[in-house]
Amino acid sequence: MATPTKNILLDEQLCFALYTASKRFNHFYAEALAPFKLTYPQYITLLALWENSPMTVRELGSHVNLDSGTLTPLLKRMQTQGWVERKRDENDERQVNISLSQKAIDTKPEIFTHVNTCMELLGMDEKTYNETRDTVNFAADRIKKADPSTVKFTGDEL
Amino acid sequence: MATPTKNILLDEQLCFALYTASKRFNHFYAEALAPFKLTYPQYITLLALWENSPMTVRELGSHVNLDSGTLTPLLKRMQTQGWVERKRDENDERQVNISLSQKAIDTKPEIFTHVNTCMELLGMDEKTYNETRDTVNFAADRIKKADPSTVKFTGDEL
DNA sequence: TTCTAGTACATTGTACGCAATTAATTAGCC
DNA sequence: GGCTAATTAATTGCGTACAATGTACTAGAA
Repeated sequence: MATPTKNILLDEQLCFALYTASKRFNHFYAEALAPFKLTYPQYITLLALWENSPMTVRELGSHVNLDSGTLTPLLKRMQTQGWVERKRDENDERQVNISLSQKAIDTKPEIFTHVNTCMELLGMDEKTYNETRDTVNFAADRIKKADPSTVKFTGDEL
Repeated sequence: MATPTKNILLDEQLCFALYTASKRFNHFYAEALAPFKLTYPQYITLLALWENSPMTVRELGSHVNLDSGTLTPLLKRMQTQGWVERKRDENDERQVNISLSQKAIDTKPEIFTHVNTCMELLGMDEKTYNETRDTVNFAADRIKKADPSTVKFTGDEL
């Protein structure tokens, strides 16, 4: 007993590194996407749809890892801005099909070109970029498998 | 001209990897911190304060990378829950000093022990963990330096 | 001292993110 | 067919994030 508890320092935490990096990327894309009036979550939604449209809200959500509580209002805003169309499925009225608008199809090359140009500012060569992404994905995979609720906490672990 | 625009696939993006990993860590900590009724941003706020208390809102914000718009309501909630105390500086009334409550000081060992136990679920050895963090921090540093608003966009880059 | 910047925090408005609940619809089972 | 369970979105409520604005206060210049 009385084993000294390992100290936890903010700057040494992987979670904080990811939290910070994610927020900075968010800010980076906010600026890069400003000419198109798109937010980062809206952009990844478009990325998913450019790969596969139409999709139901559920399918879309499984690609971008967002649930309907986030997607429904997000998609309604994107519909207002003219990026997507929402149509309730005629055969199964529980489902809503999300499809790209003509504007989204037409603007894709412009957005890709501009984003690619902005990405060059990072000054990361392709190898470093890919290795970083793979490293992060590896960690994300480990986190996904862990379930802290299985760790019993009695309130007197000390 | 007519150079084919490089394709952008969701699953190949570093930003999406970071975005996903960050959200999963958020969820991981939400479960790990549930016994203490702390959210992840509240936890990193405590981490910062455990290293250095008291701090002004500004100092705290520079450590956790959050501005007053986020911190003020967050700290008020933490005050309500009894984790911190907020006191306006007597010499300079523009400043608000945030200090740890006795509860926060007393509970620190319990939280550290429990969080450390949960972290073991990740199954990452220390070397991998540290290398991953350093890789992410390297990327975060690159992102910080990049400013997409400097990239001119005329609307006809094609 | 009075005027003027500058600083620090609070507030407002917009947009996520997600757990929990609700509503509508479909599908399975007798 | 009629009842029940499961599925799919939408809604609600709470907590971040952050830009932009407002307000109180401080400090430096004239």
